[in-house]
Amino acid sequence: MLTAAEVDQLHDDVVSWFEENARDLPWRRDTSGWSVLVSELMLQQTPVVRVLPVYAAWMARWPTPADLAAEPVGEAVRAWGRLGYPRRAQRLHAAATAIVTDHGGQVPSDHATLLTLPGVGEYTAAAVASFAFAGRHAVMDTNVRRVLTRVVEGRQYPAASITAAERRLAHDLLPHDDAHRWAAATMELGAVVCTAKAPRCDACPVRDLCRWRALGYPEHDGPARKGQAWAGTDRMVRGRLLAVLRESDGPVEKARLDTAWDEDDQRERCLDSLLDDGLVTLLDDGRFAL
DNA sequence: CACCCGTGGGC
DNA sequence: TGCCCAAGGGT
Repeated sequence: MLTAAEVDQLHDDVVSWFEENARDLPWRRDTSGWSVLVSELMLQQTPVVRVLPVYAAWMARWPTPADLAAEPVGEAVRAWGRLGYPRRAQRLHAAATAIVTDHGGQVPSDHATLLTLPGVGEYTAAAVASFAFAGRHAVMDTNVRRVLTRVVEGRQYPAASITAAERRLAHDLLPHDDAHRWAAATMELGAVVCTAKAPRCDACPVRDLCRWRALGYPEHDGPARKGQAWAGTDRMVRGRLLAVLRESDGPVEKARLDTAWDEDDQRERCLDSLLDDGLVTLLDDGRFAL
């Protein structure tokens, strides 16, 4: 465990490094609740570079939650483009609607209230409360979890899911002042220096405090972490079906969707699931639309 | 808690 | 070339 002095050193080193090295990202310029909420939903499991252009177009078209809520959810799914996990677009639209109907059109600043919004879980609520409203929360995304696991615990990777011990550690490490800067700084450190695969320890501001480094970089032991199956999965087929609808200007015939995948059973099952999820709509004339 | 949900780039 | 990974959430 780190001493109090080492914790202070950790805070100072990481925050100072961040102030010198922070990337200039649009959601760090516009830190309104809506800007941060949109960016956080888009960044869930999607890299920054792919989010940038979609975020810019999105904010230009829908500068407020009310602007988005006024349009059909299908427009949100279409504008989501190829970011992946299109249910996030659906949830963002639902969140905008809830913000308008239940919160006077203003993104809530309170963590517990943020948690009630569709698509907003523990991490995103903490991130919005911190980055848009300077709140004090343990912000635990994949980057922060990896940084703390390495620096403090001396292991290469965190557990598959967040543990109680991890929450306690993150909370114990929260600075009393400007915790939101610590949150942003640790995320940035994990994103650009303490990366999963090839960490740039030579550029790390806390290499001298890092327990993982002191131990000689022991590799992850225990069962291999589960990979995400992809080829031939329903996710891939759903993605192909949605791509057809996205690339079309308007509704499409069933025959068009049938070209997306040649196994009838799986294709029909996936189309049904997309209809169930509300990501695809069946029109009265038998055609399909977003 | 395990599993499912898209997409594309890097090595 | 496959495999890993990316500012997670919902069930």
